[in-house]
Amino acid sequence: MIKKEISKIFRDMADLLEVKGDNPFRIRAYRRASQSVEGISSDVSKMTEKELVSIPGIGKDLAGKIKEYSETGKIGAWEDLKRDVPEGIIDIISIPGVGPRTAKLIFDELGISTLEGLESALEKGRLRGIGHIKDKTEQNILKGIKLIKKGRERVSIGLALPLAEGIVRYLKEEPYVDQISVAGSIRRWKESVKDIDILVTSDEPSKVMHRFVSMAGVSDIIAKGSTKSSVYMNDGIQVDLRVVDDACFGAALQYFTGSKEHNVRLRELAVKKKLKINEYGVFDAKTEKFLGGRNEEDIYKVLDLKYVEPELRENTGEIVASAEGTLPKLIEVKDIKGDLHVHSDWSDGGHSIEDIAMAASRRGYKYIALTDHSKGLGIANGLTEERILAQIKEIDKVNKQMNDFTVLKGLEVDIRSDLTLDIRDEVLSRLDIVVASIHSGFGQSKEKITKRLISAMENPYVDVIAHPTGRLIGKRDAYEVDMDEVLKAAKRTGAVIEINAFPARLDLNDIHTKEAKKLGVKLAISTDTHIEDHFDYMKYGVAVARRGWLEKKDVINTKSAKALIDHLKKKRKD
DNA sequence: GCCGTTTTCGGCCCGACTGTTTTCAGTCG
Repeated sequence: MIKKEISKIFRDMADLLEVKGDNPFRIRAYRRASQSVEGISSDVSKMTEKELVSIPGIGKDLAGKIKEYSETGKIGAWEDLKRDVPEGIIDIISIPGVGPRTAKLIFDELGISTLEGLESALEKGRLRGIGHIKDKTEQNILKGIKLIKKGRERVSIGLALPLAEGIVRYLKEEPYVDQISVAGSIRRWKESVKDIDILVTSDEPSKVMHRFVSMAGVSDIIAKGSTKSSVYMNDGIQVDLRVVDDACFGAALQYFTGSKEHNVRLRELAVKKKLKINEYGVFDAKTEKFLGGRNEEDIYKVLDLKYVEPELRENTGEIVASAEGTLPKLIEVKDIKGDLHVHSDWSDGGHSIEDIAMAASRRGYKYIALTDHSKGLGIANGLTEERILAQIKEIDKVNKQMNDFTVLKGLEVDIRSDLTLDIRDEVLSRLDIVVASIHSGFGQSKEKITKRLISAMENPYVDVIAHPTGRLIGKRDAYEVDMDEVLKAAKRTGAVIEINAFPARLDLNDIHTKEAKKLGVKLAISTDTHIEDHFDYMKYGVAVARRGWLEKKDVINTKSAKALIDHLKKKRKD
């Protein structure tokens, strides 16, 4: 993943430049570029200079550095910089509470440039008295190092959201808590988050603060002020709480929802209009007159912008679209009429066909596609051709008992390492819907894996590609796959790409989803349900779709069962 | 280092909390 490497180099360069005391705006430019590069869906190494420069935050100079890395595997300026400032200092800056100034101080005075070196110096008391460092700072740095060693990884939204909702419920129990909302990257539904942000309005902020820092599960209080507090929870996740007045709830919610880049853009627009935006509202820059902020909409309105949904606030084109009135009408959970990736106890699911169908019907769905594994996945009790035919009969029986609900006959067929499917076409042709996916040979080359997916799509009976990159967030990286080529092939063949809503998968991800839409590829949002509760994961899949700018019409399981079947039949004919 | 219906040069978002230098720098989001 060359773009990840380049993105990291730019980020690291920003850190080292900061330690050097370089121009802060130059540093910001590197950070911005790092983010931009990471967000690109196509292969940076294949892009021309002209294409590179069209990326926001990439100018001539940085385009040159990207080219240099693509061609030589190195960036001269980065190598030079590392000679000036040791790379290990990046680890030191990553300690909470230690920034570039402190890191530089420690390096200049003691020559320390590694975490281990810093820890042993601290234990020997060598930092005491250097610059601003006294005993309290010393303790804080030690605490920070321990925290890093514990591994402050990003937490998946599937873990963070329930935790955040729990804290909201706990705070809400008190009458002095008026309005309350989760903010930050959770409200934007990012697939993984670094911390939890919560916003409260109250007439008695100090009481709120006290209740917050004394809740169960708090391991450490980072800061406790009159309007803002931060704590670490036992599992290492940080939670920030802000209390504001009712009159500025909207402004604060907008501000704390971010992203930072989105907000910076808004404030730049505000400056041009002789306005000032902060977490307390929109103000006239000169007279300081309050112009709005009770509702989030106020902020956008005053800038002549249409309201931007939180999931879109990443400074990836949403502000321009908002100004032009071309924002998408984002898909919602209630638009979903059925789930197209569901397992039963015929393979590795936990319920009978009838029970899982009833569960889906209770949730208001009109259909599910039963997509048990095929025989290639022996460990999951995958179905042989004979069992598939038997299952078809069983589904017919269940459908007769159901009211206003259809179980579609489906299969999650295995794409084998040799490009073939493990179930014969004659059997596939008997099914309503065939979902194909890779469960083996993850280590194959990018070319090979890409070919496997494309050849599966070229089979007339394959309708959907499930979890197309195979990643498990925090556990297993995506296999190497040329997603550009896969999406183009999807467009060409009419195959649908799945957004797997399982919180550990979220695969397709948001960036590729946006790319798929641009190419006109249709998507399905499915939960990969194995037990009934997994149906509740649909919201995470819809969130990915919303972050990918999808509308109802882009997603096939917003159709009625009949319209869906008609849509799928078209591919088989073509 | 990027960027331009005010600019190709001169800008580049804004505020809270901590520790400690009694007026503010450093860090964070």
